[in-house]
Amino acid sequence: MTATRGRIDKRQAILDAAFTVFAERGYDQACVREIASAAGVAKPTVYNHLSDKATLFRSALRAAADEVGAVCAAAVEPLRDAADVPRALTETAQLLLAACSDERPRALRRLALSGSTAFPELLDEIQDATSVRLRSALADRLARLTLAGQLRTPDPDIAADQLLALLTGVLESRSRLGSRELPAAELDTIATAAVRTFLSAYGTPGETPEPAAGPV
Amino acid sequence: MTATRGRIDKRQAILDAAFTVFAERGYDQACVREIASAAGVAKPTVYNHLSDKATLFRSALRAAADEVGAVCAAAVEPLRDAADVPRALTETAQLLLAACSDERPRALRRLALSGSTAFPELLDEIQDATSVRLRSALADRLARLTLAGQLRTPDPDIAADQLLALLTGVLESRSRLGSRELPAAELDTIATAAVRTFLSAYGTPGETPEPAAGPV
Amino acid sequence: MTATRGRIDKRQAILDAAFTVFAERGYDQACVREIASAAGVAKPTVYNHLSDKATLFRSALRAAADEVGAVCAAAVEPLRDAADVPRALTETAQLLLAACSDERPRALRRLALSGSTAFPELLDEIQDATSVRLRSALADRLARLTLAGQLRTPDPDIAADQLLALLTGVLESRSRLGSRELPAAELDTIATAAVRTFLSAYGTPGETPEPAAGPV
Amino acid sequence: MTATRGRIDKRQAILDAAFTVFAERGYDQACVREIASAAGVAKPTVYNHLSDKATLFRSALRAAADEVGAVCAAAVEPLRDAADVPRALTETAQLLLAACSDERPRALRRLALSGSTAFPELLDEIQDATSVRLRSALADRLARLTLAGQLRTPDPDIAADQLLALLTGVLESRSRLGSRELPAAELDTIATAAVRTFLSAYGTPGETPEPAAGPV
DNA sequence: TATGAATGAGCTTTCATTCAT
DNA sequence: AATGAATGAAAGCTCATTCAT
Repeated sequence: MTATRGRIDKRQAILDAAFTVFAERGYDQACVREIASAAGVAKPTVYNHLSDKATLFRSALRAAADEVGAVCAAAVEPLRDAADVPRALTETAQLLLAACSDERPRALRRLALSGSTAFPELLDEIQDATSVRLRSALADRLARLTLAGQLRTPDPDIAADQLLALLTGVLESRSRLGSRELPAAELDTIATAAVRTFLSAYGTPGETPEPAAGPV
Repeated sequence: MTATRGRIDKRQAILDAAFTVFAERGYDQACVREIASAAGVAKPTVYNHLSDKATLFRSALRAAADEVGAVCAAAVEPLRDAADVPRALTETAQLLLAACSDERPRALRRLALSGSTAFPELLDEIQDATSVRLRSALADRLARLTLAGQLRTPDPDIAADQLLALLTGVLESRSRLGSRELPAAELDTIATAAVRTFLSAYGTPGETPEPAAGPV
Repeated sequence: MTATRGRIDKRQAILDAAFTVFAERGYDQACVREIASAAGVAKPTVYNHLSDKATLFRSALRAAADEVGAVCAAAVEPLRDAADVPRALTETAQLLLAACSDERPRALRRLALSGSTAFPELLDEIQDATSVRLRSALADRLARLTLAGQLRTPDPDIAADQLLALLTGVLESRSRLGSRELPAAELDTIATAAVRTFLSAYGTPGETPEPAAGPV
Repeated sequence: MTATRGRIDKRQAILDAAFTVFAERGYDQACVREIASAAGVAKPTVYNHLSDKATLFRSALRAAADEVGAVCAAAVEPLRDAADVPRALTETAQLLLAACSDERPRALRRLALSGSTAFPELLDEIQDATSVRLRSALADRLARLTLAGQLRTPDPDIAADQLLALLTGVLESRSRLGSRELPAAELDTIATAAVRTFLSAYGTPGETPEPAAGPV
């Protein structure tokens, strides 16, 4: 049992170290020696657990994608049985922006994208575990709220795409593809603006806000 | 002069070949020999014109960024002195989606992002030449139209960001980070939905559409 | 005793597997893991029984050499107290050619020869157990037959060498160093021709044949 | 021209060094670094000229085989238009034994044999360039001499095989597969005995010797 | 005794880069 | 200016061998 634990621990340590090093250096510049050293094991141990550099890459990214996906999926929970939809939307927006501002998901996107030619199937897997899963969960919530008369999203999939775009798309643009950190205030601005625009399009009449806070 | 032209032509051929090969293989996997061969010159000739592999990469991406930026900037021209704003917005949306669906800008994003750790300043340069330039041009148009009473964008920068996000963000999501081609009809759907949502938030009352085309 | 037998069996299984794998891959390309796997044991078990890869090699080849040597020595038995010398010689010739056409002795030669730089003493040991032993036994028989007036071999050692050369040397030549299988008919041709030539030189007058079967 | 010479010289130097190192260490134990160092070039230069370690091996052995084959073929020249056949045979025998006693052909055989599993086609190529070529040339001479009434070899191919076996086969046996050097006197003994046995079988009546020099 | 796990050493190969022409 | 040839450096991967159970 100790042995098994040791094996599991070591494998996990290798995957963690791999993700860190890959995130720092990129796939090609990352060398297995550095990953092994970061994991505190010898190089062949890495090959014992994960047969290839490519396999190492795929496994590390898959594991990271699962974690990121879980965080993102959790962000739409406030929309479940929400009484105050604008408030719940804002909360979800803030959770998502915070999640996407983290270094891990940004590195994940970067690595998946840059490795997309060498690992064509990996991008899809990661998208499934993160974006698709998130959009699907969000669309479910929007559909429920529409059924409940609290929103008007005739096509919840498009609405979900748009809400996510208003959040992550603007975040990407503002953060210059994630290369600069945004202050919390700016994140809030993005969230507020996204929710306002979203509700302009999909809110029920009573909840639709004016384009700007006050009269221009 | 002929000599100079020959030199210029050769340099341009090298840069073109470099972008192509980098786009196919990524920075590290691309080897100078293949670039030289694609450009029809010998390896040392590449080094004569562009001293480094890194310099070669930077130069090729800068050139591509200028081209992409020009195409994007042209896409907002329909908004200049537009009589029918919804129609002009739709046209701009379609131009932008078409431009972003092309292989070159996608490769440019991928390369800039994956090279962002090794070439930190490059990402910013490219963003300036493409996204920032585009957003700025768009914000200009939105401000003018707001002044003219044809739109209501109290903060044109945010409005521009959101319109772009509704287009490119959704495009990215639907195309799975650009890994699959979208049919023209889906591009039109995205454009239409983006314009509708944008006008819900920022259109003048007479132009604000219903959330969906028909009755809910 | 059961335990001892188990141990012996395991050791034998390892040696057998080792010879097979070495014969297939050569010394260097053969990896201990594959040998262990072919023997049905774990890698460290191999090291428990035979301390080194080199020891493993030597032991496997020695065991094979003993077997091959026994088979070869048995081939000269027809010459013991032979009444019809040509017939006995032919029988011996056929037995030897059959023995040398087998895969095991060929692999043994190949391995001993290729390992001769790394294991200089091994070649001699194997030669002693096979060729030298065979030549010696054959020379003994020839000497006895000469004493009995049935042959004329003033130097039985040379005569033995020549008979063996006429068999195995021609076999090697025809089989291209053992790389191609010879049909049984060709083996018989070789045996017949060898015996005829041998008897031309060393047969008693009554038994000396014409160079060819029929008239020249 | 100097450049071309330099290239040719370097390639030849690499091939020579390769054969030497392969002969010393065997294919697997030989490392490219040592070959490069023996050739006086850097490791990548070896790869520039001969793309693989395998290619390097094949090329080095082919070149050596051509040289060895030429030497062997020259050894049968004394049989061309020979007046004194026994003397010419003896001369050829001595030339062949000397040639086969050299280190190069022995290493060639060893390497070809040990590499026969990894390079199956190579053994045949080498046999063609050496043994087959030699046997063919020898059979030609024997056929001519038989036509001229100076020998009686109804099947010159078999006779050639047997003569070669009486020489190289016995040489191999005596030298323990080439692992020990034979003194010149022993080589002469082998040659004399081989010629005597050969002439017993294939000589014309006037030239057929007694089994041993004198009466027993 | 037998084994899963771990490691130190080493090899082939590739590549960016520089000379010499 | 352009190129064939050469090289220093580095990385992925494998293997024989040893611990700890």
